[in-house]
Amino acid sequence: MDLLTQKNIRATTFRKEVLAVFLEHDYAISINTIEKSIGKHDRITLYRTIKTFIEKGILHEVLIPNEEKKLAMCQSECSSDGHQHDHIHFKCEACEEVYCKEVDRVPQLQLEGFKVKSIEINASGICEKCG
Amino acid sequence: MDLLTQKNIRATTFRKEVLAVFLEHDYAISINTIEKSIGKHDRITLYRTIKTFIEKGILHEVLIPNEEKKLAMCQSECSSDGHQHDHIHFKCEACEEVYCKEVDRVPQLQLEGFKVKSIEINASGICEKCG
DNA sequence: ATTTAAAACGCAACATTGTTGCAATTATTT
DNA sequence: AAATAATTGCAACAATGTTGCGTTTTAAAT
Repeated sequence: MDLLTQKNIRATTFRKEVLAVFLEHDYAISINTIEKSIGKHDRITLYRTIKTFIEKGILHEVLIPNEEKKLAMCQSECSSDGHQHDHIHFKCEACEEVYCKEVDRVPQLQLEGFKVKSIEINASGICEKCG
Repeated sequence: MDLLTQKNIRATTFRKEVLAVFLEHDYAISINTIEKSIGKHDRITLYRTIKTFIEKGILHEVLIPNEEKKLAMCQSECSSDGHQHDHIHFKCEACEEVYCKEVDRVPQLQLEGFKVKSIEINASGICEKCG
């Protein structure tokens, strides 16, 4: 049973094609990159596909200040009920790619007077391949 | 000596007006909010002003997945040479505002094989005012 | 296997967000 | 006060994202 059926959405040709692009990359990619990777395509359908994928917990947005919006695949724990990530985003200053890195324990945070429920981390530096 | 002169840019009427909007808020605001706050204005000039402010270390972008881009003021340590933030972004699920919160110590991160140089944190939960 | 109903697609048209070039204006320097 | 350099405002455009609607595809039901 493939990921799409598993997430309760129809496994159409187009969706499988888009998903394949993500599976080919181990880092976050932009909508532009997707558009270049799939052949003939409809921009509107792509936007709708991405929106659906985000809602269903297949993709998540990766936002780094002053950069183009990127997308990456979620872990299996994400669903329409919500995203649940035990990973951080790591931008390599050398190859410029943004990787999702699973971590054993996401650092916790204490804020006087604030009730912290979730935490999202974007780090940068030099990645494994470039280091 | 005002902030603009301090950062080596001309203290024009327009820039002072934009800066005033940020000083009125203790949370991150969208370009839309700025546009509504300043009276007569030119969209293009506003975009250029924001770009300059970011370059000069006066503002920084605050990006939360699936949300409108927001901007907030930097601490004094930021300059054209780079941004240096000892704070995190906190989105309140109740009032929906995003606050920049200074922290004593930004949590550190170990990543096998990766050289972590900087780290940026977006947390969410309930803020002081709503808690 | 065929029918049927729901979901997804593709097109057109549009809304929003952000950029570039250039002439006119404003702020600083001499 | 004049000269110089930075900033502004306009027009035009580029990029990004959305909505409505008729057609096609998918999955389920006969």
